[in-house]
Amino acid sequence: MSRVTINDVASAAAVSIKTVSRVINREPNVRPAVQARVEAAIRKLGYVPNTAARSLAGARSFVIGAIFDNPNPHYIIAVQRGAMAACRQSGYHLAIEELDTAKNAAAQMRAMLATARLDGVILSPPVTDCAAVLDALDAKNIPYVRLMPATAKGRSPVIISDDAAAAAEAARHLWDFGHRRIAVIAGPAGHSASALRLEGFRHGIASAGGDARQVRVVKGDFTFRSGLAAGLALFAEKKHPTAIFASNDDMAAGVYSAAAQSGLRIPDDVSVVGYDDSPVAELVWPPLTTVRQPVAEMAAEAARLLIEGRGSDAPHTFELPYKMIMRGSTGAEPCMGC
Amino acid sequence: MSRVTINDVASAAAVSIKTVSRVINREPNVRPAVQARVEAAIRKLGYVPNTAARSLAGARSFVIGAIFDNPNPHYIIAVQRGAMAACRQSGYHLAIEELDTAKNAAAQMRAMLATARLDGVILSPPVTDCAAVLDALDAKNIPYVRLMPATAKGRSPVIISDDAAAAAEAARHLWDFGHRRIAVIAGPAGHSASALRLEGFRHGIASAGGDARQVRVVKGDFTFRSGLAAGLALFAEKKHPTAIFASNDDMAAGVYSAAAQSGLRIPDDVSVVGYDDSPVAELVWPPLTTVRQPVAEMAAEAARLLIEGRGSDAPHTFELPYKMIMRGSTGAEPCMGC
DNA sequence: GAGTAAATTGACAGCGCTGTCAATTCCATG
DNA sequence: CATGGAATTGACAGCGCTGTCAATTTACTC
Repeated sequence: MSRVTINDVASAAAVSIKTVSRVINREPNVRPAVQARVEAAIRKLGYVPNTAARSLAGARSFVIGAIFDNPNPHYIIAVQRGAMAACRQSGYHLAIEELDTAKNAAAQMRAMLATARLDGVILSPPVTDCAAVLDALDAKNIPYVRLMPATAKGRSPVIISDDAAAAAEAARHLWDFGHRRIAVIAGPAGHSASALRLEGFRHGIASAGGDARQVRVVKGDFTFRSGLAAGLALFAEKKHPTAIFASNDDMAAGVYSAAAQSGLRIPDDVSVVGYDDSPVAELVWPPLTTVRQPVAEMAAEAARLLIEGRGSDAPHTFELPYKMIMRGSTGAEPCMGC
Repeated sequence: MSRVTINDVASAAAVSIKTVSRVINREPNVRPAVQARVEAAIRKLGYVPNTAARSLAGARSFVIGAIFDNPNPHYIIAVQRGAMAACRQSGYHLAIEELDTAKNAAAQMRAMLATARLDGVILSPPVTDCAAVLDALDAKNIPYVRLMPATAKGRSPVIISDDAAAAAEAARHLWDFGHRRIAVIAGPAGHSASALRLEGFRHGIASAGGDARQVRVVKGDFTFRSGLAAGLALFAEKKHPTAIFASNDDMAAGVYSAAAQSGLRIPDDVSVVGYDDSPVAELVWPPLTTVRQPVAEMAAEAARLLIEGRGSDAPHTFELPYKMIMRGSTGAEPCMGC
């Protein structure tokens, strides 16, 4: 495999191995000319540093961890993709770890940390708000970045996307189409996104000139089935809503099913907006208008912070832009003009 | 972190570090008494070998790779879970790599292999049948195990589950419920599982005493939408099928939608069987009767083979049992007895 | 009990790289 | 041109572990 070592590069460039090391690690105090010579040798020989040797000799492990306790494969994969892309660029590796927040998360973290030496850790919801996990990390002095935390935001660098603003935009989108009888299918109380999206939506209605109190709210739990049930209940009313904002795509898919069963067409009779831009959004017909949270990009940013940030411990907040994805499930209010 | 080194263990057990090394690596020629002494010291000190040092000194990297080119997050996660569990037990790590089979897979593999030193690789469909990838691996002499390959099965150890037998069982299940007008929604031609499941199903009907040629086959492509379309087409016929076998759960979910739109109840009017036991199977109502391919277990077995198998290169086939999951979407043929 | 083969154990040299610290070179001044 | 301090560079000692090979102990044989 990697037959070429730092020694080969050093002799090819006529410098000491330490200088090659400096170039590899972007350390200061290398003259541009020398640096160029070394880089040329590296390229010519196809040299790739040996990670094992680097981490044995140095303090870094070149591995960052991503801890999950999320049942949503789509979300996990997105985080992995993003984090992995960032890692790959810097020669790092991503270690995936699963945690069950329900049972003694602290012990699980400790066990994990005892085995794997991690240069940093990415935490996604709901672990991102698990104090025991943060404590364990702090105890071992391992840097971490959290994705979409709801609590203790000052405790670490944090990556967010503005769910509330996105929901508000969804509200205005529906409002502008003329919808006035609007319902929200909220997420479970435990999930911080639920409140953010609901409040954001209400705020959007209000800022568009409507009355947020008029917005009908039905509870769901982020599952297809709860969306179906909510939809069925809503459509059973004589003056059913003409637009529904489901707090996630799975529930929106449930609404599709409810609409079909109730003889309602989307978007002719009802408009539907989801959230997450999960795969189901493109599988249903018509394709679902939804909001995309840049999960992969957020994870990539987190990884970058961990990889580069060694030292700049200043807790900081990074916000990445959400994006409304307009597809075919929203349209003008049916009686517009009647 | 791991302050305890092999030296500490060696002096605690009053042996040389080499003997400790032997115990750690389960090498032969250590007297039971000595081994026990060393193990006690290891436990007492909480010693965890330093992976970087091990791989620098030895030939192993303690990393096995899993290569994906599969759009299905649920499947990927299952493979990861299984492989990771097996890795963890042996102190290995799992490196996840994505590949785009469409564009120069060989080059991608080579790039990947240049960077990461892998002790073995797990290949899942469709990469499992990509000759260029296998060639690249062979060239680097890296052992690999393939999951559910359709071709060149003798080329490496192989892990399979009998899709055809499972589909046959699904057929008999439906047959035994009295169904005689049965349809299959097949998968895309390119996917080897498609043929296996279709042929298996036909065989099951034949072996139950039916006529396989009577089975109506509609083409799908494993997406929800194609299942919906197929279902709609099927239900539009005057004598529509009373039972449908969808080659995967996403298409089965599409059938649910089609049934709702056609005013048909499941399982009263139509029985539906899916395949994969994906999350959607439990999200829909009634829960979907389906077949579970033990993906995680298969991946775990593959990882184990790679971790232990160093040397036993004898290509071998390991078959793991599928399982039919009976849920609420299947029932007696509606006119049974009319 | 000597003699020999086999089993067990340890000494030692690195694996490829980084941290430390000393040596060398460079540069601006005086 | 000498001088001092900063910028560059390199020599060297490991990081913690495994492979090699020689030394030691044990197990058997006659």
